[in-house]
Amino acid sequence: MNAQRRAPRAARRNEAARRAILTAALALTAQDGYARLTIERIAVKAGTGKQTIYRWWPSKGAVLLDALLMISEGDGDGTRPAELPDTGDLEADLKAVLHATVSELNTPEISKPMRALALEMLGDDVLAADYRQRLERPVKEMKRRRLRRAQLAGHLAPEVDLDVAIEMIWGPLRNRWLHREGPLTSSYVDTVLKTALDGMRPRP
Amino acid sequence: MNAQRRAPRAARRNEAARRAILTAALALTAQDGYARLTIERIAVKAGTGKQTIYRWWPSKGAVLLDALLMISEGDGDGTRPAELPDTGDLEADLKAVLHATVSELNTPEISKPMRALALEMLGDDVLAADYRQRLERPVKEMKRRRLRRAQLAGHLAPEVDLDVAIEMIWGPLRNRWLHREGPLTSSYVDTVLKTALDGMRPRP
Amino acid sequence: MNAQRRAPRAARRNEAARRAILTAALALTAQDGYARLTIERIAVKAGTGKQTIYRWWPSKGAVLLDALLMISEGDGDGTRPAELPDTGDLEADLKAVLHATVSELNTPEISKPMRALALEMLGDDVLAADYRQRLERPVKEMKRRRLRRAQLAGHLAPEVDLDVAIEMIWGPLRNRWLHREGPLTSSYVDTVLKTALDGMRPRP
Amino acid sequence: MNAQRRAPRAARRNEAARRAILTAALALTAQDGYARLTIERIAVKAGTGKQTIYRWWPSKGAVLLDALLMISEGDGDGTRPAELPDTGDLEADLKAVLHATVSELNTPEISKPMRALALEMLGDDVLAADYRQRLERPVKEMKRRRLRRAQLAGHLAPEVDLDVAIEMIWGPLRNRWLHREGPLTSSYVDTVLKTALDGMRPRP
DNA sequence: ATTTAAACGAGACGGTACGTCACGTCTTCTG
DNA sequence: CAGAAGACGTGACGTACCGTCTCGTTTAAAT
Repeated sequence: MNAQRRAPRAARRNEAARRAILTAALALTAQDGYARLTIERIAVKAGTGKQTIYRWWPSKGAVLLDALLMISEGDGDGTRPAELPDTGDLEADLKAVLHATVSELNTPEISKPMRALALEMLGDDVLAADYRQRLERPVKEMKRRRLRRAQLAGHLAPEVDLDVAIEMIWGPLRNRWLHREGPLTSSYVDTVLKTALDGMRPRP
Repeated sequence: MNAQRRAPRAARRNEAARRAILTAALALTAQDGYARLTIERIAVKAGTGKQTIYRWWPSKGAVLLDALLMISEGDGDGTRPAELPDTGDLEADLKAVLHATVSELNTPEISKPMRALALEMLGDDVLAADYRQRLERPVKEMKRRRLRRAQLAGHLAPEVDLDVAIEMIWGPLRNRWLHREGPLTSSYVDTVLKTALDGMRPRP
Repeated sequence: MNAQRRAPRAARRNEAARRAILTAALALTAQDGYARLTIERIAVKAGTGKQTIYRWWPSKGAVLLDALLMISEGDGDGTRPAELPDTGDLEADLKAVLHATVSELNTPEISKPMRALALEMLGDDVLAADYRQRLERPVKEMKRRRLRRAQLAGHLAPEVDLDVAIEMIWGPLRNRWLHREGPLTSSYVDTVLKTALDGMRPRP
Repeated sequence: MNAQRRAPRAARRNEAARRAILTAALALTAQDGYARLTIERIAVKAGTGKQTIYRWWPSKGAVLLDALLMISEGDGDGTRPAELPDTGDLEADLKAVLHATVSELNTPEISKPMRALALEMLGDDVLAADYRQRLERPVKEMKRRRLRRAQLAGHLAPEVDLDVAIEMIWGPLRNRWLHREGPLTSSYVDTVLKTALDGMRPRP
């Protein structure tokens, strides 16, 4: 199948070196900040040659993307959660999800490389597309499915555009985090969530 | 203010060199992209020495910030518009403002250096603070004043947090632009605006 | 001799690969010059793995040495001529030999790899010793035998040091060639030969 | 004058850095051998940036050439000896000169970088031409003048080609040194000199 | 109307990192 | 099981810019 077609080159890949590189990239970003992250430093820290990095990744940003994927796949049992919670109470469910995200974004080991990746994507369309494909899209579809169910259950007005709804609910949090426009607190996301949902409830 | 602190030294400052540098920075960013913008290239293009740039600006980003200020001050008669339109129809007024912004963000000569500046600010807090002080704050207060008037006129629910409202109305546009998540169209901002305002109208 | 030392391993040696490597080395040296000759390019051109080269030769220079031996053994019937001509006329005989050498040195396919080998030997004593053993020594002894016979026949003064004589006759040609100090012509070697022999004839 | 026309660029040159680079190149060549001489090592040892070397020299070989010129100009009072000795006894004079050269070539600090330069010249025609212009030519003309005077004084046959004579006298020494074909001793050059001169004396 | 001190253009300098090349070794798969 | 294929750690390459530092040379102020 198609995995086999790709195999000839990737088969030879040294998995230990791959993990060492991703781990080193995360550690250096967390330690010294992204500005001081260098291919050479990653290589030294990982105990590999620079060429091994250039062979498999087109840029620092691509390394970070893989590193973050490694983290998220390492969570739990190796599979990604497939659905947002659905207890029937939309606001409570989203609150729980948002609080978890707030907590994650307040964790420097995750937040720092994520911001670095976001920064890099702003200037690298290929990387951004890759990110959307591999990390953002599945998450977004999960969100869309949850909102669709709410819509069918009559908790959201039928005319609401779900993509806009997602932007309204999650966008402010991302902005605050990315642009450091204020502290990331549970009460902030609660306010945003309430305001957003209020605008999308079915009209009587 | 900033200008006053360094006024004694600035007395000798060569205004022609200053403009040449800002113009060169904009031109190079528009031409080759921000990634290829360097102090040396700005200096060569502007026909100045590197030291003249280092003397007056702490970083590339600061040059861009001044360059964008130069553009925005060059508009009209040299003074910034102090207020958003207020015809009494909030949605119509905001629609007009948002359409103007969409048009501006679809102009590469403005959009490219602006995105570059946004990128630079993500990694440079001093620059970000300076930006907020000099460009963002006055604009945000303008928005806040307009929404406050709408609230007093009973077009917005009194309990709405105006900062959250601003985020709801302008945030999605900024996100779409900054992260290139989709085309910037009038209809998109119209949809966002309608959804946002629906959630903030006074309850009967 | 050398072959006997490594015979045990050589039993398995792939002769086709050996010839492909030597031929590739010569071709690449003639084409692109010695400076651009690398083990990797030889391997690619020869269609072998790099390891096959490293297994059998200690250096690029050693490959070239074998390649030149392959050429010289390929001449005629596979055996090397054992003696310089001896018609009784020393000057005429040497002239013939020197003219043949001049012609060979004006042939780029031979001259370029030979110069490369000479260059490599300057910085590699082991290679130089190997070269002297396998290529230079037999040739030099041939020359010495011819001059010895001339001495016995009374065409050279008995007190002449034959090694010095060889240096006087063949040295200038080698220098001119190796250091590109001038064109390699028959008349040049004729002049050198005449001057040298004049100094070595028996005194009356 | 013309020195001033060239001056604009060279005037700014940092003489201390130049000397540090040449000294470092000599020291490293003497210590570790030419094979381990690297632009990066020269820069580190000299305490300069690599670019300072690349700015002023096109290659390692060119650095060595300047380094050797620095040595030879450093001898005595800063001027190069203009003539070989001429006591009227050609053989004695040349013997003295050759013995001095033998002594020099047995000094590793001089001999090692000189051999390295010779090696480099074999593969770099521009460098070789520069070498001939700046080091070899003046020396060769000195030799030619001495032999010419000997010819006029009747110590050399009038029909002798002086360039060939130079090659006969000095060539064997250079060869032995360059190709390490034997020990460099006074008696060797004496033998060569005697043989060569014997062939060039006026015929009765 | 001179002086004089700064800002200026030019660009050399010590550095850091880049992305590439080739080295010589090691590993995997294939004929 | 030798050999092709090529990944790997290593180290040097030559280049691009960094930010600092002289150099003369304007140039505008305070004499």
